[in-house]
Amino acid sequence: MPTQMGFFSFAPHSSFPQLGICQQSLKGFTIPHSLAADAPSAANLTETLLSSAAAKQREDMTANLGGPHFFSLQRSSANLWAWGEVSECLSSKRSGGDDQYLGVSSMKMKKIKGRRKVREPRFCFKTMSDVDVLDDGYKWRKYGQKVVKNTLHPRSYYRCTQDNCRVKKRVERLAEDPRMVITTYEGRHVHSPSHDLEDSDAQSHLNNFFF
DNA sequence: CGAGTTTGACCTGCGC
DNA sequence: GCGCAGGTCAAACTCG
Repeated sequence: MPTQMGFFSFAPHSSFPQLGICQQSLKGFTIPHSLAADAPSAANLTETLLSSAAAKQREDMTANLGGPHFFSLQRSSANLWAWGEVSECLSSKRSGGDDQYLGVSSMKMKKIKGRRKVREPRFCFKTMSDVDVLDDGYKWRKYGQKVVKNTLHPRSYYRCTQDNCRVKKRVERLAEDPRMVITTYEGRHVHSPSHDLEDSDAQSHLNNFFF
């Protein structure tokens, strides 16, 4: 059975105004189980986030809550990047590097001397679930798995199967609590989710969410 | 047979 | 410069 509750954390990135809310308000709020369910619909994804953010804000107003797991996420390697290095991503020059990346194979790319790695915006969230890979509406292909130091569970690497879409995600289980799954998204989808064609409204929501 | 997964090797960035 | 750790590749393999 999946979770009762999850945790969501946004990297401070300028694209978030697409959601109409500031990322600070989203930091650390709890999300209901619907987001982390086996097959969360695209439609309720953003809706859930927004309502949960509001609920979190209300919660913070009335009580000084915030479980230890909030901080544990911020210590994770994925999140360290998200909170500590996004500014670097934002300030990096995007000209040149992208063209190199798109035009050649990754192996050839490695041989381009002095290239600068262009880091995509990332965000991560933590959910309590038995399944590692939550259905977010996109189709992913696993391209690697790695045992990370000081963790009992391997980290899995996935890439969006869509052509020209460079979005990646990492999935790992929390060392302190194996029931918790940390999913880190990197990049921006250039297409719509694969299985929500019947719901165009949901599509637009998700496009905003997975910027 | 094509698509997806596994897994060892390789590459790169970073700290010392 | 060296070693470590994270990230990626790609051949081999599995599965439908």
